[in-house]
Amino acid sequence: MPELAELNLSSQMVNRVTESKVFTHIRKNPEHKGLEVEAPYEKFTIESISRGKELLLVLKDHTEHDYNGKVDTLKFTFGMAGHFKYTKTGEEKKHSHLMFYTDDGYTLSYVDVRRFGKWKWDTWGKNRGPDPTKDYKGFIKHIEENLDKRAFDKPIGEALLNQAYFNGIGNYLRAEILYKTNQNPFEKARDAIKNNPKLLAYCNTLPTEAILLGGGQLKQWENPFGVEPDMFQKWMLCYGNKSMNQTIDGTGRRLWFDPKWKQNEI
DNA sequence: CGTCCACGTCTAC
DNA sequence: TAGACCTGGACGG
Repeated sequence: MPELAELNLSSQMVNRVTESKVFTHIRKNPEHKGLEVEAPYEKFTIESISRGKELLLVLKDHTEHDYNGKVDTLKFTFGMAGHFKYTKTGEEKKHSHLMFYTDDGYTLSYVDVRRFGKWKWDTWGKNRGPDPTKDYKGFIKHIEENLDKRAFDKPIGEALLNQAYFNGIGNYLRAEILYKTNQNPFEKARDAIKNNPKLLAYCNTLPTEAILLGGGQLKQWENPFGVEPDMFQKWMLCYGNKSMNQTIDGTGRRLWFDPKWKQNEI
C-alpha cells in the first residue's frame, strides 16, 4: 500500500474519524517488537499530517483540569503494508499493533501484516527531503542545490527511490513517473533532471493524481472522493503491466519500464 | 504441499 | 550489496 499517496490518504482518514473524539488509552500488541507507547495525558485528541513516506500523529492534551498546552508527535513509517483502521472497540482487525482508544467505544488501530512499519516519538526524519506534493518549491530547491552530489550519479530509475531527495516516491510511482515522462530509466539522474523538465514536475502531479484516485491496494476508504474503484488500476500504466519490461535494479527492487529503453544504454 | 513475490527500510559483513 | 525483518496471496506440481 504505502507510498506518498497512501500515507497522505491515511492522514486524511485519521483526521476525519478523530475529529471531536477524545482518547484515553494506548495499547501495543505484544506480538509486535516495536516501542511501547503510553498515553501521554489522561485525555487527548489526535490529529495527523503526512510528509512523503512519513506520517505524524499529533497528540494534544485534553485534560480539562490540568491543561498545559503540550503536544506530542508520534512518527510512523508504514513499511510494506501499514495503514490505519477505525473500528468499534472490540472489533479491531487482525494484525492491529498499536491501538488508540476513545472514551466512547472506538479504536484507531495501526494495522500492519508484515510488521515492517515503525513508530517512535519523533518528528520528520532529517534525512528525508520535502514532500513533492505539499512543498513542491522546497522539493525542487533541495534537488537543485544538491545536483552535484554522488546520489545523482546513479541512474534516474534508482535515484527516484532515494528518500533524501524523493520523499514519498516508491516502486509504483517511480515506474509511472518514468513512463509518463518518457524518461529512460538508465540515464544518469543528473542528466535526466537537467534534460527532462517533466521529470520533477511529475513527481508532484502523479502522486497528487494517485491521492485523488484513492491510492492503491489496501485502501483507507472505499472511494474517498467518489471515484470509481477501478480508476487507480486504469491509471497505473506501467507498474505491474505484463507488456512492460522489468529488471532488478541495483538496490534489489523490481524496476518496471517502457520496453523502448535498452537496459545497457547507461 | 512448495516456491516466488509484494506500493520499504535497516544494519552488518 | 547481500540478507534480515514478516505474513499471506498467487500459482505450480
